[in-house]
Amino acid sequence: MTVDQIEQMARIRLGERGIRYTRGRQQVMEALIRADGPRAAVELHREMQPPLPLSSLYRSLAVLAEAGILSPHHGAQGMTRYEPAEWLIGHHHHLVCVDCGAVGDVELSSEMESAIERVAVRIAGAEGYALTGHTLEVEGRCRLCA
Amino acid sequence: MTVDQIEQMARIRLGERGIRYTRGRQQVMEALIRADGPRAAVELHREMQPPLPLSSLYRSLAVLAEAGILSPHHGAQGMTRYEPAEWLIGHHHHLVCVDCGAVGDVELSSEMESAIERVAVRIAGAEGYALTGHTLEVEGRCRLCA
DNA sequence: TTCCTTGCAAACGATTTGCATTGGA
DNA sequence: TCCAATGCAAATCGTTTGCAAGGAA
Repeated sequence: MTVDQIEQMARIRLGERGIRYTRGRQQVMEALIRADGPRAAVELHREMQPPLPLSSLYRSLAVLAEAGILSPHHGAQGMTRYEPAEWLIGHHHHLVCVDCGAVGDVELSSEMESAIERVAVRIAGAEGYALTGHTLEVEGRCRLCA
Repeated sequence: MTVDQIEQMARIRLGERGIRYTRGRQQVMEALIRADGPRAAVELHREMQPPLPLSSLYRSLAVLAEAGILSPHHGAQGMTRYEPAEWLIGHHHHLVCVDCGAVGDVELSSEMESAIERVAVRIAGAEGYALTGHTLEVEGRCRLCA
């Protein structure tokens, strides 16, 4: 799945809802599609060229998340990081550095994935929750922090 | 494991480090031990009788976490919720409501647990991380929000 | 034109910190 | 006694919002 293909699907979804795919939103999407994990507004602001104003960044992230195109992830330093939703980039899990807070995506073999899926179904059922998803958060110290 | 037993272990750990187990810290610990999942400073402040000042609450949480007695969990509304560390209350996973942000603890059978443990080891190893832990975050809508 | 979007600045809410006071070993 | 701990108020920091200006259909 290429960056262009993912953008195209996002563009269609926005169109269906009467929401424009503006230059600013496109910049945000492209940065997040290229990233290897969730990114916070402040991180995007720091890495984007030219840097979008923070308020616009936050608004774009909110609009795209509201439309189901981005998924939020609450992490280190109380920052909310976003990444393209799973229907765009596929189901995956997270590898988090307990020291620096970096978050990376990880995909599992289908056997491992279905083992985890079974556990999630069992847990949600036992507590009367309507299951919407699951993520295995693996914590460790990254090479740089170790 | 009773509340008193857990408190006793926490008290010892603090003593080893020359940190006092004051009334305020005791109130925080007892509230968190009795809770069925992580709680944020604001939530504790609202539910404690009498309510500790927020600044003291935040300081107690920071001290206890620094000593390895509490573990932080970054969640909904950008709040950091804390719960007693796993060496005090046992290893477990989280069931999170995607609507209201409520977080509950869940324990797994040892077969399910070891299946997940294997996956975590595999993931960390593949990325060169020094594994420190893992949590399966199961997301859904709770009975109230459904 | 008409409504959506953007940018700046002010407002917010969670969390942190300076400083003088209190309290426990 | 003496330093850790506390409480209040002010400061931070990520994030949200009011409002006037800009842009696309």
